[in-house]
Amino acid sequence: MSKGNYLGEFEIVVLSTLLHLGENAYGMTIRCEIDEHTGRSVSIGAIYATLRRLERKGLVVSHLGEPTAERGGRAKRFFALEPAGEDAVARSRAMFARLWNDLPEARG
Amino acid sequence: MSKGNYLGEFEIVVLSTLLHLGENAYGMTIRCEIDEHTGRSVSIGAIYATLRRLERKGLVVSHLGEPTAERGGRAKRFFALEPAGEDAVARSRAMFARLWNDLPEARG
DNA sequence: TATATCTTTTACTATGTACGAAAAATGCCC
DNA sequence: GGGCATTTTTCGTACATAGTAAAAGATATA
Repeated sequence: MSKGNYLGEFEIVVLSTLLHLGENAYGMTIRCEIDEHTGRSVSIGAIYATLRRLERKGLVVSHLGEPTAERGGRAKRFFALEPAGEDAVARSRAMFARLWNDLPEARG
Repeated sequence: MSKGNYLGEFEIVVLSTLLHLGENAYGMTIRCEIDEHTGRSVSIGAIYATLRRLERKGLVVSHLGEPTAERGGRAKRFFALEPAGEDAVARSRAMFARLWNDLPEARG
Protein backbone atom coordinates (compact mmCIF):
# COMPACT_ATOMS: atom_id res chain seq x y z
CA MET A 1 0.00 0.00 0.00
CA SER A 2 3.02 2.28 0.32
CA LYS A 3 2.36 5.89 1.22
CA GLY A 4 -0.30 8.07 -0.32
CA ASN A 5 -2.82 5.75 -1.85
CA TYR A 6 -5.72 7.92 -2.81
CA LEU A 7 -8.28 6.92 -5.36
CA GLY A 8 -8.39 8.68 -8.68
CA GLU A 9 -11.54 10.56 -9.59
CA PHE A 10 -12.81 7.94 -11.98
CA GLU A 11 -11.89 5.12 -9.64
CA ILE A 12 -14.24 6.66 -7.11
CA VAL A 13 -16.98 6.81 -9.70
CA VAL A 14 -16.52 3.18 -10.64
CA LEU A 15 -16.39 1.92 -7.07
CA SER A 16 -19.47 3.91 -6.13
CA THR A 17 -21.27 2.49 -9.13
CA LEU A 18 -20.46 -1.02 -7.97
CA LEU A 19 -22.15 -0.14 -4.70
CA HIS A 20 -25.28 0.74 -6.59
CA LEU A 21 -25.33 -2.24 -8.88
CA GLY A 22 -24.71 -4.93 -6.31
CA GLU A 23 -25.28 -8.25 -8.09
CA ASN A 24 -24.96 -8.19 -11.81
CA ALA A 25 -22.21 -5.68 -12.25
CA TYR A 26 -20.17 -6.33 -15.34
CA GLY A 27 -18.52 -4.16 -17.94
CA MET A 28 -21.62 -3.20 -19.85
CA THR A 29 -23.99 -2.61 -16.96
CA ILE A 30 -21.36 -0.59 -15.14
CA ARG A 31 -20.84 1.57 -18.14
CA CYS A 32 -24.56 2.04 -18.55
CA GLU A 33 -25.13 2.86 -14.91
CA ILE A 34 -22.39 5.47 -14.94
CA ASP A 35 -23.91 7.07 -17.98
CA GLU A 36 -27.40 7.18 -16.49
CA HIS A 37 -26.29 8.24 -13.06
CA THR A 38 -23.76 10.88 -13.93
CA GLY A 39 -24.37 11.70 -17.58
CA ARG A 40 -20.85 10.63 -18.34
CA SER A 41 -20.39 8.39 -21.33
CA VAL A 42 -17.03 6.77 -21.38
CA SER A 43 -15.56 4.12 -23.62
CA ILE A 44 -15.80 0.53 -22.47
CA GLY A 45 -12.03 0.20 -22.48
CA ALA A 46 -11.74 2.90 -19.84
CA ILE A 47 -14.07 0.92 -17.59
CA TYR A 48 -12.11 -2.28 -17.89
CA ALA A 49 -8.75 -0.61 -17.48
CA THR A 50 -9.94 0.97 -14.26
CA LEU A 51 -11.53 -2.23 -12.98
CA ARG A 52 -8.34 -4.13 -13.61
CA ARG A 53 -6.34 -1.55 -11.71
CA LEU A 54 -8.76 -1.67 -8.81
CA GLU A 55 -8.51 -5.43 -8.77
CA ARG A 56 -4.73 -5.30 -8.66
CA LYS A 57 -5.08 -3.04 -5.64
CA GLY A 58 -7.36 -5.53 -3.94
CA LEU A 59 -10.35 -3.21 -3.84
CA VAL A 60 -12.44 -5.34 -6.15
CA VAL A 61 -12.76 -8.99 -7.11
CA SER A 62 -14.04 -10.51 -10.29
CA HIS A 63 -15.11 -13.90 -11.53
CA LEU A 64 -16.19 -15.18 -14.90
CA GLY A 65 -19.85 -16.08 -15.04
CA GLU A 66 -21.21 -19.20 -16.68
CA PRO A 67 -21.24 -18.71 -20.44
CA THR A 68 -24.93 -17.85 -20.45
CA ALA A 69 -26.26 -19.42 -23.60
CA GLU A 70 -28.79 -16.73 -24.25
CA ARG A 71 -28.36 -14.95 -27.46
CA GLY A 72 -24.74 -15.20 -28.34
CA GLY A 73 -21.92 -13.49 -26.57
CA ARG A 74 -18.95 -14.18 -24.43
CA ALA A 75 -19.03 -15.10 -20.76
CA LYS A 76 -19.48 -12.09 -18.52
CA ARG A 77 -16.95 -11.08 -15.91
CA PHE A 78 -18.72 -9.96 -12.77
CA PHE A 79 -17.22 -7.50 -10.36
CA ALA A 80 -17.79 -6.95 -6.67
CA LEU A 81 -16.37 -4.71 -3.98
CA GLU A 82 -13.96 -6.03 -1.42
CA PRO A 83 -14.14 -4.66 2.12
CA ALA A 84 -11.03 -2.65 1.36
CA GLY A 85 -12.88 -1.16 -1.58
CA GLU A 86 -15.81 -0.08 0.55
CA ASP A 87 -13.41 1.50 3.00
CA ALA A 88 -11.65 3.36 0.25
CA VAL A 89 -14.89 4.85 -1.03
CA ALA A 90 -15.92 5.79 2.49
CA ARG A 91 -12.61 7.55 3.05
CA SER A 92 -12.82 9.52 -0.16
CA ARG A 93 -16.41 10.40 0.57
CA ALA A 94 -15.54 11.57 4.06
CA MET A 95 -12.70 13.69 2.77
CA PHE A 96 -14.87 15.48 0.27
CA ALA A 97 -17.55 15.90 2.89
CA ARG A 98 -15.04 17.73 5.09
CA LEU A 99 -14.01 19.87 2.16
CA TRP A 100 -17.53 20.74 1.08
CA ASN A 101 -19.78 20.69 4.09
CA ASP A 102 -19.02 24.23 5.16
CA LEU A 103 -19.29 25.67 1.69
CA PRO A 104 -22.50 27.03 0.16
CA GLU A 105 -24.62 24.54 -1.74
CA ALA A 106 -23.62 23.44 -5.18
CA ARG A 107 -26.16 24.22 -7.83
CA GLY A 108 -25.57 21.16 -9.96
CA MET B 1 -12.61 22.45 -23.54
CA SER B 2 -12.90 19.48 -25.92
CA LYS B 3 -14.98 16.58 -24.75
CA GLY B 4 -14.64 14.94 -21.37
CA ASN B 5 -12.93 17.47 -19.18
CA TYR B 6 -13.32 16.19 -15.68
CA LEU B 7 -11.16 17.28 -12.82
CA GLY B 8 -8.68 14.90 -11.30
CA GLU B 9 -9.12 13.98 -7.66
CA PHE B 10 -6.35 16.22 -6.42
CA GLU B 11 -7.42 19.07 -8.63
CA ILE B 12 -10.77 19.01 -6.87
CA VAL B 13 -9.03 19.12 -3.52
CA VAL B 14 -6.91 22.10 -4.54
CA LEU B 15 -9.77 24.07 -6.05
CA SER B 16 -11.95 23.45 -3.00
CA THR B 17 -9.13 24.61 -0.79
CA LEU B 18 -8.92 27.85 -2.74
CA LEU B 19 -12.59 28.37 -1.96
CA HIS B 20 -11.79 28.11 1.72
CA LEU B 21 -8.75 30.31 1.72
CA GLY B 22 -10.15 33.20 -0.28
CA GLU B 23 -7.58 35.99 -0.01
CA ASN B 24 -4.08 34.98 0.83
CA ALA B 25 -3.87 31.67 -0.97
CA TYR B 26 -0.38 30.88 -2.07
CA GLY B 27 1.70 27.71 -2.27
CA MET B 28 2.46 27.38 1.40
CA THR B 29 -0.90 28.28 2.86
CA ILE B 30 -2.64 26.04 0.36
CA ARG B 31 -0.43 23.16 1.33
CA CYS B 32 -1.03 23.85 4.99
CA GLU B 33 -4.78 24.14 4.61
CA ILE B 34 -4.96 20.85 2.73
CA ASP B 35 -2.99 19.15 5.45
CA GLU B 36 -5.18 20.51 8.23
CA HIS B 37 -8.43 20.01 6.43
CA THR B 38 -7.91 16.56 5.00
CA GLY B 39 -4.96 15.13 6.89
CA ARG B 40 -3.14 14.81 3.62
CA SER B 41 0.44 15.99 3.53
CA VAL B 42 1.70 16.40 0.06
CA SER B 43 4.93 17.84 -1.27
CA ILE B 44 5.01 21.47 -2.25
CA GLY B 45 6.00 20.53 -5.78
CA ALA B 46 2.75 18.63 -6.24
CA ILE B 47 0.78 21.70 -5.23
CA TYR B 48 2.48 23.98 -7.70
CA ALA B 49 2.29 21.49 -10.53
CA THR B 50 -1.43 21.18 -10.02
CA LEU B 51 -1.95 24.92 -9.70
CA ARG B 52 -0.10 25.52 -12.90
CA ARG B 53 -2.18 22.97 -14.73
CA LEU B 54 -5.37 24.53 -13.39
CA GLU B 55 -4.16 27.89 -14.56
CA ARG B 56 -3.46 26.58 -18.05
CA LYS B 57 -7.04 25.32 -18.08
CA GLY B 58 -8.32 28.73 -17.12
CA LEU B 59 -9.81 27.61 -13.82
CA VAL B 60 -7.46 29.68 -11.72
CA VAL B 61 -5.50 32.91 -12.02
CA SER B 62 -2.37 33.96 -10.25
CA HIS B 63 -0.40 37.13 -9.71
CA LEU B 64 2.87 37.84 -8.01
CA GLY B 65 2.51 39.80 -4.81
CA GLU B 66 4.70 42.67 -3.82
CA PRO B 67 7.99 41.32 -2.54
CA THR B 68 6.88 41.72 1.05
CA ALA B 69 10.03 42.82 2.81
CA GLU B 70 9.20 41.07 6.02
CA ARG B 71 11.71 38.53 7.05
CA GLY B 72 13.39 37.32 3.91
CA GLY B 73 11.85 35.27 1.19
CA ARG B 74 10.74 35.48 -2.35
CA ALA B 75 7.65 37.24 -3.61
CA LYS B 76 4.53 35.18 -3.15
CA ARG B 77 2.35 34.07 -6.02
CA PHE B 78 -1.29 34.35 -5.06
CA PHE B 79 -3.97 32.18 -6.58
CA ALA B 80 -7.67 32.75 -7.03
CA LEU B 81 -10.53 30.87 -8.61
CA GLU B 82 -11.94 31.93 -11.93
CA PRO B 83 -15.68 31.59 -12.49
CA ALA B 84 -14.93 28.54 -14.65
CA GLY B 85 -13.09 27.08 -11.68
CA GLU B 86 -16.04 27.54 -9.36
CA ASP B 87 -18.28 25.92 -11.92
CA ALA B 88 -15.95 22.98 -12.26
CA VAL B 89 -15.95 22.36 -8.52
CA ALA B 90 -19.72 22.68 -8.41
CA ARG B 91 -20.08 20.15 -11.19
CA SER B 92 -17.80 17.62 -9.54
CA ARG B 93 -19.54 18.16 -6.26
CA ALA B 94 -22.95 17.66 -7.81
CA MET B 95 -21.81 14.51 -9.53
CA PHE B 96 -20.55 12.94 -6.34
CA ALA B 97 -23.68 14.04 -4.56
CA ARG B 98 -25.76 12.14 -7.10
CA LEU B 99 -23.54 9.11 -6.64
CA TRP B 100 -23.57 9.16 -2.87
CA ASN B 101 -26.84 10.64 -1.72
CA ASP B 102 -28.79 7.43 -1.85
CA LEU B 103 -26.09 5.37 -0.20
CA PRO B 104 -25.80 4.81 3.54
CA GLU B 105 -23.70 7.34 5.47
CA ALA B 106 -19.96 7.19 5.30
CA ARG B 107 -18.35 6.68 8.67
CA GLY B 108 -15.27 8.80 8.06
C1' DT C 1 -19.57 -21.83 -43.11
C1' DA C 2 -20.62 -17.37 -42.65
C1' DT C 3 -22.60 -13.68 -40.10
C1' DA C 4 -24.49 -11.17 -36.33
C1' DT C 5 -24.35 -10.22 -31.48
C1' DC C 6 -22.53 -9.46 -26.99
C1' DT C 7 -18.81 -9.22 -24.40
C1' DT C 8 -13.81 -8.85 -22.93
C1' DT C 9 -8.95 -7.92 -23.88
C1' DT C 10 -5.10 -5.53 -25.88
C1' DA C 11 -2.19 -1.77 -27.35
C1' DC C 12 -1.44 2.83 -27.29
C1' DT C 13 -1.66 7.76 -26.04
C1' DA C 14 -2.57 11.68 -23.21
C1' DT C 15 -3.12 13.62 -18.82
C1' DG C 16 -2.63 13.91 -13.77
C1' DT C 17 -0.01 13.01 -9.39
C1' DA C 18 4.08 13.27 -6.77
C1' DC C 19 8.78 13.98 -5.14
C1' DG C 20 13.33 15.98 -4.39
C1' DA C 21 16.40 19.22 -5.49
C1' DA C 22 17.63 23.57 -7.60
C1' DA C 23 16.97 28.36 -8.05
C1' DA C 24 15.34 33.13 -6.78
C1' DA C 25 14.91 36.77 -3.64
C1' DT C 26 15.28 38.77 0.51
C1' DG C 27 17.01 39.97 5.56
C1' DC C 28 20.48 39.39 9.12
C1' DC C 29 24.99 39.17 11.20
C1' DC C 30 29.88 39.14 11.44
C1' DG D 1 29.78 43.49 1.73
C1' DG D 2 30.20 38.29 1.84
C1' DG D 3 28.14 34.60 3.53
C1' DC D 4 24.19 32.31 5.67
C1' DA D 5 19.54 31.38 6.99
C1' DT D 6 14.89 31.88 5.45
C1' DT D 7 10.83 31.81 2.53
C1' DT D 8 9.10 30.86 -1.52
C1' DT D 9 8.82 29.26 -6.43
C1' DT D 10 10.42 26.52 -10.40
C1' DC D 11 12.39 22.45 -12.72
C1' DG D 12 13.22 17.68 -14.06
C1' DT D 13 11.77 13.32 -13.77
C1' DA D 14 9.19 9.16 -12.64
C1' DC D 15 5.10 6.83 -12.16
C1' DA D 16 -0.17 6.36 -11.91
C1' DT D 17 -4.74 7.34 -13.99
C1' DA D 18 -7.92 8.18 -17.73
C1' DG D 19 -9.32 7.38 -22.11
C1' DT D 20 -9.80 5.58 -27.07
C1' DA D 21 -10.04 2.52 -30.93
C1' DA D 22 -9.58 -1.68 -32.60
C1' DA D 23 -8.90 -6.70 -32.12
C1' DA D 24 -10.26 -11.00 -30.32
C1' DG D 25 -13.28 -14.59 -27.90
C1' DA D 26 -17.54 -17.04 -27.60
C1' DT D 27 -21.89 -18.15 -28.67
C1' DA D 28 -26.42 -18.42 -31.68
C1' DT D 29 -28.75 -18.46 -36.02
C1' DA D 30 -29.31 -18.30 -41.08
